[in-house]
Amino acid sequence: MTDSLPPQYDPSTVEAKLYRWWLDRGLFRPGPGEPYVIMMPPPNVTAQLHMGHGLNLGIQDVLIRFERMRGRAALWLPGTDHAGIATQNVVEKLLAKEGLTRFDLGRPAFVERVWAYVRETGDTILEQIKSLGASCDWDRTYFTLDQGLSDAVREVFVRWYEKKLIYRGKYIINWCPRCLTALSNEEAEKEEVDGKIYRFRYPLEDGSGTITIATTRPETLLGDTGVAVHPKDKRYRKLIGRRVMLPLTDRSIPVVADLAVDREFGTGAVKLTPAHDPLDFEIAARHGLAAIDVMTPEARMAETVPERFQGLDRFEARKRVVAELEALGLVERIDPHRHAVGHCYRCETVVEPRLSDQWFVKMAPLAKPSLEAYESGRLKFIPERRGTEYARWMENIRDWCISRQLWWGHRIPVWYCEAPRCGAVSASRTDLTRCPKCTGPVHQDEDVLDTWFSSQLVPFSSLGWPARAADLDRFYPGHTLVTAPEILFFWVARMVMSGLETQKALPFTTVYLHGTVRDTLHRKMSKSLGNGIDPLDVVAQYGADALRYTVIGGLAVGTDVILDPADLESSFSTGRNFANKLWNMGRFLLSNLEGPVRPLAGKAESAVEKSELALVDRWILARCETTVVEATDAYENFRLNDAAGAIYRFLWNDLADWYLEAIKPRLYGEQAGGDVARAVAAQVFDVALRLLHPIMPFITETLWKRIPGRHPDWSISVAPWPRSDRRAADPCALDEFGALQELVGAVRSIRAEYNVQPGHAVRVFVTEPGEKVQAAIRAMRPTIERLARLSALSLGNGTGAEAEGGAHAVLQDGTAVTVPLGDLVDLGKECARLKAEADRLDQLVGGQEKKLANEQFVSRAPADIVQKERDKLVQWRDQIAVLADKRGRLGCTG
RNA sequence: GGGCGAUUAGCUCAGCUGGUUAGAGCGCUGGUCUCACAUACCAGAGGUCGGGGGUUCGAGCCCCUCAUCGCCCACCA
Repeated sequence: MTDSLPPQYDPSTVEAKLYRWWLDRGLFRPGPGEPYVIMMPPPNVTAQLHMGHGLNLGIQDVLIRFERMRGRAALWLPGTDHAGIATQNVVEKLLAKEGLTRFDLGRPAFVERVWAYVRETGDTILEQIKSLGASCDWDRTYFTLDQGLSDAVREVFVRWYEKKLIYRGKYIINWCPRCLTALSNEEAEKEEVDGKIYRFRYPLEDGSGTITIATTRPETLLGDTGVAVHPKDKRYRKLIGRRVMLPLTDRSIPVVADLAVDREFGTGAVKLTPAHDPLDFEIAARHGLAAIDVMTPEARMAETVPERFQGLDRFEARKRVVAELEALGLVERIDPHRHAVGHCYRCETVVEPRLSDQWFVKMAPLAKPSLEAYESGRLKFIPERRGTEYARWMENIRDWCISRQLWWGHRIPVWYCEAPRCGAVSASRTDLTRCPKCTGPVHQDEDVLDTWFSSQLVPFSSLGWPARAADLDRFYPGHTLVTAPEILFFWVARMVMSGLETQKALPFTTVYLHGTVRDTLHRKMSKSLGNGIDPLDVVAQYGADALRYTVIGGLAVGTDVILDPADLESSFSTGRNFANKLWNMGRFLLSNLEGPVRPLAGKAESAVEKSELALVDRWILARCETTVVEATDAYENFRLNDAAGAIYRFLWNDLADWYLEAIKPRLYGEQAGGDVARAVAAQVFDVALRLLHPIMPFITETLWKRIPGRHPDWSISVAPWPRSDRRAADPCALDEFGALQELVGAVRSIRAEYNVQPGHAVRVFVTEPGEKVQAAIRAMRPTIERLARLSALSLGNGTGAEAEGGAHAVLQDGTAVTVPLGDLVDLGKECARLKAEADRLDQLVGGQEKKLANEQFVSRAPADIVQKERDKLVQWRDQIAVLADKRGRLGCTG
């Protein structure tokens, strides 16, 4: 068996093949049973896999595999998002290389071009996801532009339109002058920038003076249609109702009074540009002031401004306006000013607030039940604090601008009647060719819907809704949603709203928001910064298991994952080494498990009797039980790093370092009980592999399949989850074996201290052993001798040979350990070592005596705590006494 | 401008409701190619738990405050 397994694990020879095998066996399709559903956040169809995906997908796969093994009908549903702006941008960039724009192609040809691109590259991200081992049900893969999902979009749009939840109107929206489309509030990301605040004087029309306004965007001056002041502002009261000349133009504009003006800010006088500022728009509306749009869609100055400004970029125009005002002596002051400015979340261009006709979803009615779901506890967030963010957003919700001036996406299903007398506006589930009211000719709205309008529906649209579908009945509502906090509002909140509105049920009950993958400077990994780590490189170099172990194991709930792109080795070697360790544990065990292995429990004749178990067997079984309980609890509560840690420690520090080493003589027939050891080892290894499988699916499957007695068709991915067995919990075994470990450790330390040759066996005298040490020696003497490399272990009486020059250690319970090393021992050094140890204990004792002498402590602290502290004091004094005795015998001075 | 989180070993992080001598991985030092594994084994060094104050018999953990970093929200032009 060993011959067929090389000493180093090579994931590349295993993972792809194994993944294929899982798929062929249909193991990722939900079986019978109680459903457990996770909707994968659909990656953009043009996306390339990055570490953020790695983290996100890793977590989901752990959860879905865990529940699958627990017998749930686990469905992890994958798909891709058509990603309106992002995809259109990608294809437009490709066109630009050919010197073309989308307008050169025209809409139908451009859309066809995007489809061609998507058909060609759309599967890339899905294939990349597979290389991570993601156990999705690929048979159900969707794309948000699929017919069924498009039907869902229209169904929801028309329903909401009919319910008056969707409306069209002229409002100030966020406009990206590069993407040439409106953006929602969420898509316009506020960023603090260092700008300037300018104070300009506007002369009164009658020449009797000036009024000074403050602005951060001088170029919008050209679109001013008024100046507003607070009605109670004494400085300006007498100016209300009068008119000022708008500099650089020949227009005069009124001074109005409005409560929305903040007297404290700036000069207390606001210039009103209703077409380019939401507040100005509101104020202007109240006072019947016109709005003048002074910019083109590209944010160049439009024909509505004086000719010399026309065509200038807005920032050029800003300089020009300031310069001209300066020349006119109308600039009072320019001060630095830090403020938040909206940026396009796709291209980071500074967003221009702009007045235009757009479609909106009325959010308040949808938000109400969504907030209620959270407040009643039906919807939970992990970590909890994310819930308050969600609630605050719901409470302050604003209407959602859903129209986008793009060509790629779901076209708004609204048709306008062209008959002059009718002019009906009709929303329809099916394409219209004539007006339903007057049968006149119609044309469809030019805009498409925000991508998130369709992705908010995937929890049910991907299951077949609005058609009647068995999947929908079975898998809606789902359970856990795992995503990055960035899209809490974009996506998560809206899924909740649309789910509650259309399905009358929450799409999921728990939202797990994980952290962000960052570099060592805590910067988000991104292409533009060049600080990314390509997960595919990691998979190729270290294996998917290593990648998964790294991101899962280094991840406390809700915290960021910091990785160093310049040093993959330090990040991923732990996972790779762990896989390799497992591989070699497997090689060792499997080569020793040939032939029948006795069952550990059950009615079979050959079943191992409890009385046959050695101390070390009972110990590893107890540790295994502890690990089952810890890991299961951790998985259940999303503490995946705790699960990973508990399993790692069990496998490496307990099973490999101690148990396997301890049973070697039994396996080799040098000691009795080999068949029991094999039975125990097989059992705990099996259990641990199953516990680890959600995190490291490939290596665990590879090894698990090789355990003798497995049917070749069995897969660990659907093996039953290990059950806790209280009978295996054996505190006595844990204590006694713990004493054994301490004893062995003490001898090893002495050996290292004195540079004893590793091959050289030493004698050891143990005097005044504590109960546990005695029990351990009684039960496991040959094992101790082996692990500590002893030629003999004698229970001495504290006199005679063992008292002569040797190296000494004192265990916690006062057991004295003496290793006679003859000439090797440097007496001075030994005395110093013992003294240092005694001094350390003296300090502890000092503190402890003080603590126990404190009346307050003794009377107020719980009795069991006090007793524990007393025990400690006794123990330490004991150790000190033994140390003193040793030092006396060695003739130490000082 | 509001709200929230973080600050523990050189690095990345654990440390659950306050009560063992504060832990892990990597890195570092010393020793080993011991018949599963040098991607390993054994031993070890390294921390006044960001500063200050407080509550308590007892604080890494609770409270206040300061500092630094980060996140979310926000129509003060």
